[in-house]
Amino acid sequence: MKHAAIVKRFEEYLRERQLKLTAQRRRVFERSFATHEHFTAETLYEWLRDEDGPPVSRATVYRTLDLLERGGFIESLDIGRGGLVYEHVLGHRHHDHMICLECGRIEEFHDERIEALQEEAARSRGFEIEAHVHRLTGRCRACRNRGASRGGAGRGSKRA
Amino acid sequence: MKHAAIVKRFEEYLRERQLKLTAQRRRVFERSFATHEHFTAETLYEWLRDEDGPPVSRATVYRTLDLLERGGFIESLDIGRGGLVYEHVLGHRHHDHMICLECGRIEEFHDERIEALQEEAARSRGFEIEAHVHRLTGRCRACRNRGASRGGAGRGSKRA
DNA sequence: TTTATTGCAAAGGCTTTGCAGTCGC
DNA sequence: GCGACTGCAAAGCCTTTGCAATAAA
Repeated sequence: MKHAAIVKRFEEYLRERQLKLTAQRRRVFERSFATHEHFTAETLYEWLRDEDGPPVSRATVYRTLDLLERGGFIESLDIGRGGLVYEHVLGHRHHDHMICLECGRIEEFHDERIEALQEEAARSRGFEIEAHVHRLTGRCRACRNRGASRGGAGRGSKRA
Repeated sequence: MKHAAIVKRFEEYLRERQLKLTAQRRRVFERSFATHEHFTAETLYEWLRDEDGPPVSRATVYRTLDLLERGGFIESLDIGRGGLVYEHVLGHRHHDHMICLECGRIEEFHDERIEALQEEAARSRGFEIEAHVHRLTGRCRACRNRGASRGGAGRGSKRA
């Protein structure tokens, strides 16, 4: 999906529910789509603070991220123990994540067969899936190579 | 594994690292194994407060839960958005979870094929899995039958 | 006795919220 | 002009921590 189309969708989304398109919302929206990394609310706040444009308070960042998530423009990923990161979603295919505990890197993966099996597991129990999280935590290739040992410059999530 | 054996293991665990077996630790330990439900730190604290025995402060509950997790006696499950629940683990097989957003019920499931595929996905990327979370959120059979509609007495997790 | 442990209350990290001023529509 | 939005600072929620008293070993 082209960026222009996504923007249009966002504007419609707001209009439909009589929400206003403020400079702040525009900045949060644009910045979220300008990165392909995963980011936290705090990080996004800092980006906006340090780049040019109308100021955006932390409160507004949180409120807008929430809005964007409800609207299906971005998705939040629970990094474990109260850590949330976001990623924009339009134009992406569904995927799951592998998180390196040493360097914090997040890799995406997707396996149709796993999706099918999980669907089957749910169906057999009469469970209706609304969403799912499939998250592997451990060490990425780079970190395993770098220090075949332990320790590291890790961001130090406690465990998994 | 019989309870007596688990207790023994706990005592050994403490002894090995010169930790002390206090009445508080014993209570937290015993209470954790006395339930087959998933519980939060707060819930466990309340159970201990309301049942007979030496008082256990919230701080000690947290500290001991942490200790038990490190020791591999219990496991924590991230319910999403900063919610942690625990379950004892000895004598259990690994399993994943389906969480009903309406009634809060947590069902366990396990599929060896999914485990194998996830292992394969990791291996192909050079990723070493230390732990994983596979959590489906949605509506359980009972809730779907009860109110074919929406709404409900849900504990109201925001979304998934 | 020695060292780990407890409880308390304060501090933390992150997110949400009440309110009054402001701005899109 | 009206109703939604923003920023601020305070409040919340859950968890951790420093410290002095306490209790295992």
